[in-house]
Amino acid sequence: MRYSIDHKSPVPLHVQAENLLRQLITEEEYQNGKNIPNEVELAEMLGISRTTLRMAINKLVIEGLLIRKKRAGTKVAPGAVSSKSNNWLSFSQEMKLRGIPIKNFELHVTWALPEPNLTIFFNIRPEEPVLKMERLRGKPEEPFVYFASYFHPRVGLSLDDDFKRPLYELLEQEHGIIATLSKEEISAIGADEFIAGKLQVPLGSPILFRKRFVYDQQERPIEYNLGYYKADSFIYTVESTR
Amino acid sequence: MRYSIDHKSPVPLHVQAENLLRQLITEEEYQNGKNIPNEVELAEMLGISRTTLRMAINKLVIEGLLIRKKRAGTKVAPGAVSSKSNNWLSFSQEMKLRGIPIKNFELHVTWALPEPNLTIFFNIRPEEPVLKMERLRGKPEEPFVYFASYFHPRVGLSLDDDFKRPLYELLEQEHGIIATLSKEEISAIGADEFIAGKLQVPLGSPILFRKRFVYDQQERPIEYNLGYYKADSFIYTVESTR
DNA sequence: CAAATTTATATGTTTGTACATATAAAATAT
DNA sequence: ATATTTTATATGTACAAACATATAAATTTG
Repeated sequence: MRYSIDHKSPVPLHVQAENLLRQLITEEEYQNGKNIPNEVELAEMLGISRTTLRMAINKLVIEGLLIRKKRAGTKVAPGAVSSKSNNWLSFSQEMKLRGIPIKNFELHVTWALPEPNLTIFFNIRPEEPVLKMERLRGKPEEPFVYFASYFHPRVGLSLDDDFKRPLYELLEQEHGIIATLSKEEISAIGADEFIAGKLQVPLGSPILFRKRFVYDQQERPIEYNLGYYKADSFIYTVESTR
Repeated sequence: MRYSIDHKSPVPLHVQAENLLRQLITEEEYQNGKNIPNEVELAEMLGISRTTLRMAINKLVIEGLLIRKKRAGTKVAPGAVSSKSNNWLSFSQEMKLRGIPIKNFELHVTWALPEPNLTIFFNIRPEEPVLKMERLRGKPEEPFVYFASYFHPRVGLSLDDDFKRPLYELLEQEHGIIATLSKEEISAIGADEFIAGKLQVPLGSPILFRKRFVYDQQERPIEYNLGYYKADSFIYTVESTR
């Protein structure tokens, strides 16, 4: 694998460095606890200053992917790959990582009129239709999650899009939309009739319910997502520092 | 209010600046959307370089407390105060913020022998007792959460401590332990007999279950916390950027 | 008056340089 | 052999100085 930085690219050097680091740390030796090259070396390898490199490393440290220790060097955090970045994996990627094969039970895409709270979040008129995507997914034997997603008209999604591709890849590569910020609300609820039917559980069974508000780089809303997870089928992990 | 930086203090200047900024942005005018002073000015006011100031601002931007815009300046994010720092409020502080008065139904502290998974997390011998704290809390009319906390012997907590004080304040001020990192796992479960009894709900009712692993600055484990929240009594919010 | 252009000003990026500090490892003293 | 001290090496902090870039506001042009 080649690591190189393009000084003529419009992408800031520290961002390029950040991306290279993300790749670098997926390599087996670093996953197994080997220190990554020290800052002075790395900076020289990449042809950037130590300060610029440090901006990149800092970001990964804050995300909890790297751990720095004076004199001991910098290494990949044990059990990385998970943590914060987890939030940003699409469902299928997430499951792949956990070694769970996924079956799609239902995939349904339509145009729908936004409910009141959605018109507020998206800041659109109630008559303006939005694309609604519903999905029922799970293990080969049984579905364990039902999703409903609504996309802002600005995103430019239509029924012609290939919704079998990973969602954030689709948004990024086909529509130039980069999901940057997500706010999520997680709670436990009892299954209502609709959800109980979808997930094939008794009425009132415990369900992990997740609302997800997704924004782009300009903090404009792009997706509103509701996820209903069968109890114990899903554990949400959060890591935070202060 | 005075803003000043002590160049002779062992606390890094960018950390001091960060703290001052946290104070600064609580002021009403900034909460109402007024720009904070521009970087060059601020740096001069504080007597530090722009680079150093920027380290401080960066952190708050990443936390989502500040929003920077070229030419437009830097201002407090609408609806700040919440976000990430939320995770770090103790339960009572959290509820106060939401305007909910809290009643303590039970508070029970004992020494207990650690279960197998706890000996692994704490890295202690099975015979070494740990302090266990149980709490049943909620609204004046009804309890809605049951906590069980276990503390590493290193923390130095004992039955003599005043557990009515906010927990992280107690750890910090009385035992010099600064909780820095927390890893949490959130899932939905059905109430078992014990929990159903505590929270006064039917067996199998939906419960939001949170495991919390808390570490100090050296990433040493200090607390293992289990929280059982009655459905709908609690919403967990997470904000993340990439 | 409205549209296009310029300009001023804020943040954004990058470098080079210097010294501080924690600590693993080596050297030394007990 | 063990305890102590030193040293080398990594990250940590901090500054000054440029130049890049986005954009609100002012200016010019049609």
